[in-house]
Amino acid sequence: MKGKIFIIEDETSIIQLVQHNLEKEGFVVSSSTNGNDGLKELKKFEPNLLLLDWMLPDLSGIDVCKSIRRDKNYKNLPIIMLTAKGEEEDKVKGLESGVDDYITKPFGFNELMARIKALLRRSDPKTVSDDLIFEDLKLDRTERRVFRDNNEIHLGPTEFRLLEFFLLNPKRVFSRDQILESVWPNNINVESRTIDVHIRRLRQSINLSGKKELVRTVRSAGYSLS
Amino acid sequence: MKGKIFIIEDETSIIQLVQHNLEKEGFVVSSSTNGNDGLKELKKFEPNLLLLDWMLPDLSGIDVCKSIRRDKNYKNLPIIMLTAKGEEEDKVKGLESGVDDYITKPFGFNELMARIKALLRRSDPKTVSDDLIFEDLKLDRTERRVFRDNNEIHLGPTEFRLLEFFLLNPKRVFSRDQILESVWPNNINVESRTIDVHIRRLRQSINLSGKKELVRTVRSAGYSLS
DNA sequence: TTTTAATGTTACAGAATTGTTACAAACTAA
DNA sequence: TTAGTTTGTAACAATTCTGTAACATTAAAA
Repeated sequence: MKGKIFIIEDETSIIQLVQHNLEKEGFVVSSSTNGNDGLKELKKFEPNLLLLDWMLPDLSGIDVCKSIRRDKNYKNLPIIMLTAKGEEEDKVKGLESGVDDYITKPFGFNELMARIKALLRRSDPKTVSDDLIFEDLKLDRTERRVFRDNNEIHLGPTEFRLLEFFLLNPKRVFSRDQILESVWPNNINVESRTIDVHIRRLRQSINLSGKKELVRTVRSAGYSLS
Repeated sequence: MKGKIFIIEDETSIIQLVQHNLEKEGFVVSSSTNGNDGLKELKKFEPNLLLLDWMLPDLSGIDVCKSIRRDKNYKNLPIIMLTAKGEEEDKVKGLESGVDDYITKPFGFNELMARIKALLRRSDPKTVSDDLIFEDLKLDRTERRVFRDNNEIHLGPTEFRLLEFFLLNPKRVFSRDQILESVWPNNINVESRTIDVHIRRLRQSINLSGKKELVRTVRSAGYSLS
């Protein structure tokens, strides 16, 4: 899953939660906490989808929405409005101003994800893909397959999760602790050296002969994909 | 069941519900939320059938319908009009403008499906086929028969539903929980290992000697058709 | 250079997952 | 009813995966 998502929402706790989870899914995320800044930054960011709060400090979500629709470059930008309970009666106003979908706070992340996918699939099917790609390496999450240079590669469950993790944040260096927390199931205790062994296994699997090394060791810091 | 269906309807919640279910049935679906856009996109999409809301933000459903009938390429496009309660008295107008059938909101999906099938069968019988096909495997839902390479295969009820489920989402990997939820009747409790046994039975039935394995095991994730 | 710390590599036992079989209970059709 | 199917589960077999220890190699520090 790729694509860019912009958030205009004044509660920073919600932004953080949503942003973190969306990034884990592979989206690029940016945000503003008020309407006027949001309108400006949104045009720089060029998102594939907008999450828009109903109540903002300066403008209302509806004002923002109308303003966006006036710009012909954003006539078709999918917009999901975030509403609190009790604001639901005004849905009609929202639909008239050009909102594509609603979600009522508090919402679960899975519900939000489903609506985002549905909208993106409609507006721009290419962005809805669970494929993670880095150079000639491809990981297909729905089919659970991995390819290097179009040759399928078999990975064990842990190697698969490990590679998935690196692909979600390519080039970034992660410490062994970070890798443990993100790749291993919660509340499990394994030696830090165990990671080294899995890295070795992953390297061995994805390194077709003649192809360059993709997993980089950063001495005394950790590993990264590069 | 195959074929393309276009929806013109301003309530996105209805679109999503209908679209999702139609896609599960094998249709390709596209939609617009207003009449003018709908008329344009419809001609690009070339649907086999149109679901048309009675009340739209810009044009009325009747206007849209008349406009479509004026185009000689769409003289015979089957159109089902979606009406809310209370709009029923005007059915005559609709019939005169060229609508083929009506359904009153709120409607159940089964009712809608039945009317769609009936209309398609009338206008273009080829599109009404309940066959699910994957490579040399064919499942005929109306006759409840399964063929591998044109040889009929006998499956028990559970194996049949299991295969049907995989055929609706070929290649995608499903966890045992997802399979349980989708294939077994609601509120039933069976061991997760039971699935493994049914997978084994299904494999045994559809694997003609010399033919390649179609059910893939993805360790620690589930199974898929591939 | 020597020393020290970090990482690479290998092998292996036990853990976890899946495949296979058999069987009793539930269900169906005649 | 009875004979034949189908279903869920348990038990065991086969396979794959995982974590660790032990030793080898490499890079940095002294």
